[in-house]
Amino acid sequence: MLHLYDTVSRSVRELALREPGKVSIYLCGPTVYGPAHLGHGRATLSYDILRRYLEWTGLDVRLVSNITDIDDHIINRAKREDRPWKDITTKCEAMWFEAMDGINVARPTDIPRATEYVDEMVEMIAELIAADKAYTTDDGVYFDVESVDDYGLLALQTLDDMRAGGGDREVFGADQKRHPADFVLWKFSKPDEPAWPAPWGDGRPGWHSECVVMSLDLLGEGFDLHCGGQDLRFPHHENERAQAVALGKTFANHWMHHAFIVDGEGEKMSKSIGNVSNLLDLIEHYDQRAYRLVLLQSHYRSPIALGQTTIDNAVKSLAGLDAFAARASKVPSAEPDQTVLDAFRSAMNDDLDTPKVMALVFDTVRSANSAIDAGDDSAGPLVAAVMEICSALGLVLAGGGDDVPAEILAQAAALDQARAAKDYGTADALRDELQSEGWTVETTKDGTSVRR
RNA sequence: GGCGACGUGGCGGAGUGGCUUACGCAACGGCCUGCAAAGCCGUCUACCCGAGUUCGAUUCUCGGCGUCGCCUCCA
Repeated sequence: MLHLYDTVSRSVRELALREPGKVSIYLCGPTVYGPAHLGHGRATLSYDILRRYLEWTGLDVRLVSNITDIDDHIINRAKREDRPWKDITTKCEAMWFEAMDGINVARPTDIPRATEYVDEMVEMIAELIAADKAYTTDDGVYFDVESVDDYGLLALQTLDDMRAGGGDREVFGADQKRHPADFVLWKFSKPDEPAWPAPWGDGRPGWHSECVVMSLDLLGEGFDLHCGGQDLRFPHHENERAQAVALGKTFANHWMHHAFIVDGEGEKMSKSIGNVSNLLDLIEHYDQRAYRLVLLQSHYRSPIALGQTTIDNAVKSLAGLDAFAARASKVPSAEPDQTVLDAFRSAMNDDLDTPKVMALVFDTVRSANSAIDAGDDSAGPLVAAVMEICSALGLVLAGGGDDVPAEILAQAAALDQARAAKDYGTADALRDELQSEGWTVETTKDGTSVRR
């Protein structure tokens, strides 16, 4: 079974399942007010890899990931551009999923939107007020963090330490808050802002309330895993949990946080190809699998530098894997090598050790290539194991093959005829022609193969 | 100032108290090839600095230097 680092216990521990055979996961999704950036890519790819792996092991995965479609960022942009906020959210959401499709991230099983849950949030806030865990000020309703004993669990810091360490930071709305860390559950709206009715005044829900309400509604108490970026650990996740705890509910059983993308020092990807912090740009300019491969070759808890050379290297590496897939497609199919699959499983179960998995994949590719060269029967199971692992990780290898147009195949055949006739001038000319049209040409003793 | 994490070869990035010093990309040599490509074999560079613990540290401890994240709405 999968062992994962748990932020709260600060250790790698088994991901205990509430229900055998089923995994319930909540992932904080995007606020749709702009294009998806590289950081979003890391988040979604990391959990896509997790999700696919869990499914590969035979588990039934329920992955809930929300869309925050009401938020200050959205309102501000709507004001700035003088257009309806819904126009922004619908367009950005469409772009978001376009980007997700582009990097082969499977859709979550549930995609709740904040605006669909306002009634439930109002109900929850009412309960918090009734329980004296929340209070009203001039500008909204606030949560009383001191009403939760273990507040700071995810911050890995006590409330006192946080306050002591706060330095000279400015505290928003400090004058009416009971504690600087108290956070807003409901914001009263200004006249021209979107508003929903509530007993304590029309307004909109605070960011931290939506994820608790949606996760508990869709997954129920004590769901298995809550994930997100390390920046969400505090205050967002802390505050989600605090609300659940204040209402006497059991929240997530396990917390997973991934590390960030850092700028490759002096790499200046932006100078070379424009704003590559935009995920759609990356997909447009490069093989979309490259980002997934980069992430697979490092650990999800390590910050990684994503620069021009990093992506270039991954693209080249992918070319090698594709070449292998092309060779492999001619190998008679076989059952995957169990030793390799066992090694895959054990690496993944050890806190998603994907770097080890990729080392295993490349090692297996080499063994398989050697076996193919030698005409050895052991090639089949090795090839099958590589394909199985890559597919389990969402890494699609281009085996080439059936989509080559007839005239291209005819050229390849002509090339072979020229070679057979030792007319190398013609052969080379034909090869150059094919290559200039973007085909990868491999001339072997068994004949010429062509692929994209 | 508080908390957390990190500094590995040309680059990315794993890992380990001593063992054949992952893996990918790049470079170099060889095999294969008509020549290439692909593939295979081999080679070259490393563990931020100082002290300590130890028979022995890149790996543990302490200090220093440097980098990053969080400390009220950013994956």
